[in-house]
Amino acid sequence: MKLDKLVGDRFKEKPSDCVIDSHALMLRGGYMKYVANGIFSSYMPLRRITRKIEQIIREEMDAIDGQEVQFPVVLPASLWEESGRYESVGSELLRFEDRNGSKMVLGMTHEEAAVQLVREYGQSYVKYPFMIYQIQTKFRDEARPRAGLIRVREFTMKDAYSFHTSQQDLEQYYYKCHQAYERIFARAGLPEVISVASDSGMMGGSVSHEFMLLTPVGEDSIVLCNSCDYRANMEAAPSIIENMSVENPKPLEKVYTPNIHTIEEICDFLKTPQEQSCKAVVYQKNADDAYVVLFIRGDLEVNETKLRNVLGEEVHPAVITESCGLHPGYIGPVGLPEHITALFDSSLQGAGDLSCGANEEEYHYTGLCMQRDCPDAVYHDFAKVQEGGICPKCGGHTLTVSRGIEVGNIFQLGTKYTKTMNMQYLDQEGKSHYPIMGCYGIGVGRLAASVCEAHHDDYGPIWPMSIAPWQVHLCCMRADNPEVKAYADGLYQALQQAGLEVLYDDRTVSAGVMFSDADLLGVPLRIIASPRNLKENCCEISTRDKSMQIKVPCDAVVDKAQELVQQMLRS
RNA sequence: CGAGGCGUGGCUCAGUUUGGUAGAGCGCUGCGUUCGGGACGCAGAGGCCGCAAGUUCAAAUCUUGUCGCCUCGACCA
Repeated sequence: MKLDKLVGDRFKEKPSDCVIDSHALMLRGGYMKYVANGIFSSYMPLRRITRKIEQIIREEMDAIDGQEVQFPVVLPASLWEESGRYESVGSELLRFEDRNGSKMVLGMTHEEAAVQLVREYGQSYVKYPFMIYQIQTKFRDEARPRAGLIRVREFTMKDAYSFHTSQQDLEQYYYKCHQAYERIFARAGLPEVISVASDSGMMGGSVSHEFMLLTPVGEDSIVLCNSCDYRANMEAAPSIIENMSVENPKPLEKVYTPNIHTIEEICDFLKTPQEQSCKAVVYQKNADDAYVVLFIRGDLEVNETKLRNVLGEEVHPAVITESCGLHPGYIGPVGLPEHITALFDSSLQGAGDLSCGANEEEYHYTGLCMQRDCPDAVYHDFAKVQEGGICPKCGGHTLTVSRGIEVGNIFQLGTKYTKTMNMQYLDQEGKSHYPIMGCYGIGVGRLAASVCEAHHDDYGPIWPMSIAPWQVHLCCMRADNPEVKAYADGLYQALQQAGLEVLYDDRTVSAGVMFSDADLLGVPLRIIASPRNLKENCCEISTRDKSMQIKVPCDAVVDKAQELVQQMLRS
């Protein structure tokens, strides 16, 4: 490619609305152009980068027996009505009507489409397991796009869906996919990406991990333990109350409460002044009658998703009061099974076996709190985890909080979609079952931006050889010098014939302009042909990261370049 | 959706307080001089000052509305 014909301007000034480096550099380098809020077009350099990333993903997905397919971008709403998500998902799902008035949506994720594609195929257990994936455009009408390609509304994503006949099989595959992801990020130049436990959100399911690039500009907060391997998204990482875990640190799920009998004790327990607003949440631990109340400070922004994430799938939390006064009139469980509601009613009347307090206020706190002396009572502090907080896994005061960009995620979905969309198979004994699903996503553009964010200097991106838009950037200094120009032209041809991807700059611009553009394009290997070098019958080869600069005799340049490219591809 | 900020050539911005002929630098076109880290001179092209209504002899500037963008929050497979 000749640089003078490369479409897309490069420029010096940082656009004023850029907040992070990758955004500014990718605009300044002519990688992409703003079209509308959260919507960008890509110029050739970025397209070449994302193409290479896609190819790496493709190879790794194929290596774990993935089959590439393609779903439509535009889907009928009926598919989403089947799964129930047409109602449950918010306005990120773009809904519209076609000319006949049929309701349609733009695909923001493709679980429904995946089930639709394979539900007839997967009618026999012998077909399992299998995984299908696609690399395709998605549209999510995000409330607030930001930070260039990090959070956009239209983006390319690899999304994969696996189908299994047992939880063990899913878990085994999940692990394989986890490893494939590690290879993908390493190959794309981000070996430092880590996986953290995450909140499965609207996807449903229980176990999920996010792959995070730790960087101060990330939008997620990540909790890390210094002394063990505990890592979690802040959203999925409830902190442990100190005085509970000091004596007997245990995994989060098994933190036992001390006896609490009075409002004072509760407030002390929560480290909350009595007058401060509290919330009490009721949930059902098991189907057979283990009820627990959680007291949560009102300023802690607890939502149902977070609760579910901590307490598990089978839990039905409901906020029953918002006032620390907590007098009976405030109690009104919403959406709880009737027999639980009945418990509250009886407790309100001062009856039932939940009582253990003396006065009314105390009664409501402590009665529910004691909940039939259930030994499995679980208490969580939903305060945000802080630096030096207690690790749920090893119990030390070893937690730190970092920021991260989520570049990929994996979910154990379970049967949410196969059940709602009625996909079943017959097992060996002729019995019907719902397949168990996993799903696995990687944002291609976000990954490209993340690589840029992690690997750049003041002058531009430093692309790893594996995803660089070109492998070699050939600069012809003083292209008005016929001798140099003729030599560089020849070298350009020779490098290409040697199978290298070459970007050739033979413009008659000053050295400053030429080098600045080269820096912005971030090609890992640079070859400089100039009158000065030619006089010594050599070329200069340097790396974009400025770690190497050598002079190579003219007749050895192609071989040397080839060798260096191979070397950089391997590392 | 809530709070704050900003809309002036492709980019970065001045001018708005105090209304009076639209400016600078970068970039772009042409000619010339330079030539290994964003060089210089000369000559050019390019703007309904986001849009609409209002106030005024006169609006980039004042008022109201509206649209768009950015930041923080809410939300977020």
